[in-house]
Amino acid sequence: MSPRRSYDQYCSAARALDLVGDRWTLLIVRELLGGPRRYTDLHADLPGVSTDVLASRLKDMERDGLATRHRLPPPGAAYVYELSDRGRELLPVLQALGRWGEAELGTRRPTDAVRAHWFALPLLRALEGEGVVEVELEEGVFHVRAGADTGPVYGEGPAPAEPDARVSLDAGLCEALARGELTLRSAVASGAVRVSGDGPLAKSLRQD
Amino acid sequence: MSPRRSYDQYCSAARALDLVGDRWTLLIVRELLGGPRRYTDLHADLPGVSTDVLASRLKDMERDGLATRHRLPPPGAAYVYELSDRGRELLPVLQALGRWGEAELGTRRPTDAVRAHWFALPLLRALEGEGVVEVELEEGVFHVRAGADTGPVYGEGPAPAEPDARVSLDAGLCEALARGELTLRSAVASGAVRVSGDGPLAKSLRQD
DNA sequence: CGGCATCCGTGACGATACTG
DNA sequence: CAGTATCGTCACGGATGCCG
Repeated sequence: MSPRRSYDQYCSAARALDLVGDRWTLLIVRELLGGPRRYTDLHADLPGVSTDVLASRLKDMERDGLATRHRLPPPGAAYVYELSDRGRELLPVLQALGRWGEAELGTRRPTDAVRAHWFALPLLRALEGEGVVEVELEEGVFHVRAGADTGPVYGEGPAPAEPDARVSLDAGLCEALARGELTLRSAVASGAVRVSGDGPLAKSLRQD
Repeated sequence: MSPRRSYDQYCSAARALDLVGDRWTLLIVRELLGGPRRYTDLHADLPGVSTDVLASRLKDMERDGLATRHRLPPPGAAYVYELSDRGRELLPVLQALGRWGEAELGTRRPTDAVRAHWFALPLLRALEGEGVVEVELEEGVFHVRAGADTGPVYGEGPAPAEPDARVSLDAGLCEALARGELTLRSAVASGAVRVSGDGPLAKSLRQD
């Protein structure tokens, strides 16, 4: 249990960094924005983090009110970590960082790990309006909840209920979207992204 | 010269953290958003940073294209560090962090350092519209450049030219604004903040 | 097997002293 | 003034072990 090293500055940005400035913390938040996750899954999707650092960060986040730990109901009883409301409010911070980092992304390096759900936040950024969009890649399916004001903002696998739109695209295009090289709208217009569904969100994606 | 430790993840947020995720880096950016600064001034306004870490971060930021180092013209020849355009684009990141951190600010702890210009970004956040506002505190005077798309977003001392508005407030109120407890508009309406000037920005501050 | 705790080597950090 | 040098400490990353 680290006694919380602080910058000791009366500045809200410094205070924020006191809580989420440690290595790995914001990437753990990125993972948990997709809903409750088990320790082992977090460890698998954060390649490079050591077991003790992950355990320590999760404890810090729990102590600081960013996350909670519950035991799952009996069939498959395990502990899951889940963001608190306060933790979910970090979404704008991750979005600002992600937007700025688009210019640094470049092409994928051989040493880079990738997970399909890492494209959820960029796609969420590219969406306008509200609603659930199911995203189909060759590497996997996930869904994003645009405009969600409670609960996870994305999730792995198909949408739990009928989504407002489904989009299907390939990995290369997904990477280009993540780099900010093109907009979702223009990718749909060019025919490289297929959209199905007939709700307002699907229609707004299809209109030029 | 650190060989740049990377998360090695194909994710724009992780890439951003590769560049600005190290301890102190974003706080150095906060300082440099106020315009060119000398090493010694940076060291003075970042209490707790050690000289070698500060020197190392500045070198990293220069290598990564976030800042530049120039020698000042003869009278007072010294080196100054200045943000590049790319570095200034980190403003939304600092604003998102600052907004989130408002809830963690609380009352000032005895161990907390304070600088008058640390209130520049919160005040900038509280402003709507564009223009230069001169801010007068007992602790000092600074000015903020709302809506600036080039150059520093704030500066110490009075505005270099006639500002669009001048506001005068006391430290306690400034802290409450930084905590997000009240809006600038409501503070003006209550009479606790005095506004002078007759441009559109000054008028918009005075209107209920 | 999932969920950590422990140990250890390396590197980052913080404080102080010192130099061009 | 603007750093560099030195040093002790702590955080990090990797591996392994334990325990339900």
